[in-house]
Amino acid sequence: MNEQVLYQQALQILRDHGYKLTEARKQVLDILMSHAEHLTSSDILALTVKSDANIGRASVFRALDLFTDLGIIRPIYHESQSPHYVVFESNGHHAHLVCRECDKVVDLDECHLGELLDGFAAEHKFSLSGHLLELFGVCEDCSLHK
Amino acid sequence: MNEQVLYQQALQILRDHGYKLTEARKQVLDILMSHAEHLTSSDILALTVKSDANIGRASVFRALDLFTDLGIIRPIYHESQSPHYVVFESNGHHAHLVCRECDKVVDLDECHLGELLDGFAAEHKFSLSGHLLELFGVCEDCSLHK
DNA sequence: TCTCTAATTGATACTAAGTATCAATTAGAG
DNA sequence: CTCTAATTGATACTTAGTATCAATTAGAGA
Repeated sequence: MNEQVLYQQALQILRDHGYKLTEARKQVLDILMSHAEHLTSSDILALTVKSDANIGRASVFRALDLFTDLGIIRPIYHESQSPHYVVFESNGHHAHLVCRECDKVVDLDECHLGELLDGFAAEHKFSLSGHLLELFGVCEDCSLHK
Repeated sequence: MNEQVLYQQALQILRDHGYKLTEARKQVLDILMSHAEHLTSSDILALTVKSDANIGRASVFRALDLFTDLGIIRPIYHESQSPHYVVFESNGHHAHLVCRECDKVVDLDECHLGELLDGFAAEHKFSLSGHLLELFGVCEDCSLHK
């Protein structure tokens, strides 16, 4: 999914919920969406320091919290205790593979689980808006080295 | 899955990896597996204080880190920034529904995704050992109140 | 059963992520 | 352009998480 489209969609979600499109929020969003790897709060903070408009540390945390609440991103555990943030696709989905050995993460473009998961949610009378799927295993590189 | 079976399996995983079955580790495991809700580190710490053998705070964190490394549990971020720990089923799987409105979590007994996920992993040459599936949406109660 | 030792612990000190506060700033509606 | 509720950044504070180290202990082996 094109990151610019995702960025615009996220801005729209903010507008739709009555939030202002502040420089801080736009910058944090931009950073989140222009990096393939899943960043931590401190990663993001370090990257804001390098930009024109210096964003306060508290604002980074506030933006991340807001985007999490709105379902734009999701904090996940990965290697360290500080959460890494994954960006949901436009359909609210995100899926990736995590190697238990080397901690490599491979995002999946498409997991084709939509209809199946709708069914599960319906059984419990949930109206589904998204999902996060983490697959754990051993990657090829690590399998070869054992 | 019977919690006693899971507990014994977890102990076996520890033995298999050469770890000692200390009181601290056993107690943290027991607490994790005897609670339906997903506990945070501070929840667990509070519960250890109530038991006969008082476990040090550092030991709780160490046990949680070890169990996470070994794939017995998985930290998830939910409501607060402090992770909640979910216990994997014996097949390495865990699935639950999260309501975006009230934050209620409903664990799913079985998601029937085994073979499908094996296929995804194989495409990327991962040998799959488990998965975590989070479904986000709005629960029945919250739907009715809107 | 006992010995022994590497593993592990608990308490303490420390770090840093995360949060609260508040005067200053600003996005954007009108 | 005005205005104001929203938001900010800086600062202070909290607390989860981590490092350190002497003391303790799980369990292998005799």
